Amino acid sequence: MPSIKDVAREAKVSIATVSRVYNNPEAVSGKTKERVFSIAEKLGYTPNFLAQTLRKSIVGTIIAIVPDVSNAFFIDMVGGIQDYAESRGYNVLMGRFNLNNFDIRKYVKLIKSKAADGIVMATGHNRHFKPVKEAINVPMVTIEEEFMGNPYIYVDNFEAIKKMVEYLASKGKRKMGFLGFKTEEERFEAFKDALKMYGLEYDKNMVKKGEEVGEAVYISAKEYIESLIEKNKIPDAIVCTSDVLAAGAIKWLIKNGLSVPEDVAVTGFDNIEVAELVYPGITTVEQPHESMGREAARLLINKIEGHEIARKIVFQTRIIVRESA
Amino acid sequence: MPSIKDVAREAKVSIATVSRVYNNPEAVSGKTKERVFSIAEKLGYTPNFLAQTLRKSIVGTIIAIVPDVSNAFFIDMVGGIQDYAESRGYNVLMGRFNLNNFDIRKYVKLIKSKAADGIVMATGHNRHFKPVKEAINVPMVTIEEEFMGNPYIYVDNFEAIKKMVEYLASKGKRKMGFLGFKTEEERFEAFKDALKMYGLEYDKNMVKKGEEVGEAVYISAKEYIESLIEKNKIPDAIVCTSDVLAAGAIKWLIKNGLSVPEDVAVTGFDNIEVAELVYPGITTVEQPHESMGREAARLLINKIEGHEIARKIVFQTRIIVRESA
DNA sequence: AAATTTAATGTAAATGTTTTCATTATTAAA
DNA sequence: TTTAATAATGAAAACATTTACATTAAATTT
Repeated sequence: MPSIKDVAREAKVSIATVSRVYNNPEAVSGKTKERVFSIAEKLGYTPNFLAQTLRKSIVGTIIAIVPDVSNAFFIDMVGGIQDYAESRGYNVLMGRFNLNNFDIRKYVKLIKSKAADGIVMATGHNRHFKPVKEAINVPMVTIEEEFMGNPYIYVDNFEAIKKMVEYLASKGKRKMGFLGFKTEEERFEAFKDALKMYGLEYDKNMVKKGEEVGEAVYISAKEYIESLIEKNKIPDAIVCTSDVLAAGAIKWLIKNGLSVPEDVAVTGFDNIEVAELVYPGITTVEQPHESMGREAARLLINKIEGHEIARKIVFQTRIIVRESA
Repeated sequence: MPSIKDVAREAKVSIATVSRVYNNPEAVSGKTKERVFSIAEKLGYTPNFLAQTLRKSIVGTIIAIVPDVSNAFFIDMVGGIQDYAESRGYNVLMGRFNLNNFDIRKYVKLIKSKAADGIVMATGHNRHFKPVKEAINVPMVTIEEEFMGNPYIYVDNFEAIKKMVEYLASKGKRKMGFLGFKTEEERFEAFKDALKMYGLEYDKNMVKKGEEVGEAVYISAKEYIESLIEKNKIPDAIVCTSDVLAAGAIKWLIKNGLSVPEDVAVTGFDNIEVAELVYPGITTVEQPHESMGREAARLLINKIEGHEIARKIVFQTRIIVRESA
């Protein structure tokens, strides 16, 4: 690989001039510029990223940490992060979160060692991570959870679930069930509050809260539906906290001879491709995943570059009506 | 940020000794080692990645290029790549492919500028990219396509589709349709060959080959089913080249009053979560996406580190039988 | 105790840039 | 023309490491 020295020698100028040709072209005369460019081209010279950034204070790389489960909704989020990062000239390094052995310190180390400038972390709902002293002063933005006082992106879950219950109630549904994960506290509270608000009864038998995101979602929907049938407590509507859960619920309702939405309406959350793909199509809450990713990246990069940034950004959701409810 | 100099000064040793404490600890005496470590800890010192790699020939970063469409199957692949890369101490930089404005040179530049060591590229089927002179000598491994003579990972599509047709024929299906993308030539040829092999008729009316991966898959399945009905050419089985297409086909068959698999059997390809999630569950070809990713990363890293590597690795598939066929 | 071997540490060069400050070449003003 | 101002270039330091080589200290051998 040719270095700046090789180009300088060949073009009979100093390395400073070669550097200027790339970083401050107005400062060098037309003919020198041309000569340097043509020699660089001939030699196949590309400025060395490592040496460049060693001199600067900003690396130009951010880390995006998302769960290792292949949930379509994180892809959109990452897409937004990457899209925006690219527009600001940043690269994105992949980080992975999994419930069993996640250690943020691994990523913090990458920041401290100047392999990257900051972290966007999207790990799911209300995980309540313990603070980590090493992570103090590491530029970080989180999505859907607050962590160590860093800025974060949020979706108004409360409002979303409330609107959904309201919609179901308006369709005459009276006995509603809930299928979600234990960590989705806000959504569950919203569900109970909304029932109260519309004068509907809350039936504990109609609720299932899965332990882990890691567990097979499909199984838990199956178990939930089967337990409802066994207990003969069939709701007339089920509010699910993801489209994947909703799809599973629909599948097992139909398998058990119940019709959707006539016998039981089912609603999802996320509006991922699956919601449109299954039959009946899933009525769901649209989350602007890509925008959330973009916004997180924007906050982070602004922070890295020393600007003042917002403390919290809340996104609104909207209900997408399809056939399942 | 404290540097090696700060640690050296405080520990009353030279920077060489501090460096050795990290890179060649046997060469330094027990008590010096301890002193240096404790001072480093106290100061919060982490060796600077940029300066370190500036001295070495290997950066320790690879680029994974996958399509920007949120297809679950690429997530698994990326998971495999990342998992393996991590086990070898490499970081993974995100690259994105999209049909409209993809330029490999952007990533080649990252290699030439020493921001990364090599590229794993998974872009889909038989894209037949034009060679790019800048990419010569850039360590690269591709998945599901050959590019510029680089090593690549392949799946035996021919065998897979042949087995699927064989399975459908064994179930008494005689009039088979095909739903896939134009670029999936090998699968389509395999389909036609297999029909011939089992003495079945090939009906052009029962085939649809979508133009782009970019177009809405759901729509094309809809149009395909509707065109079949319009032409009154209903196959008794449809071989689809992805689970997403299969799910779409199933949805529109059911919407049009046909039953799956009794009237029309449907098969997919990939075995992503959706295949299990929809009703009826999709009979499909399992592709070992994660292993493919791992293997690609393994080849690439071995290449980067100067080892001899395989020219081509072919993975076998197997059929997963569910309800749709 | 002197000579030899081995262990521990230090010095300085090298990695490839950017940038400040100094110098030289060029153009404009007196 | 000489002087002043400006434009173009170069020298060298700085960024934070690693490592070959040199030196010093400690442990063995004679």
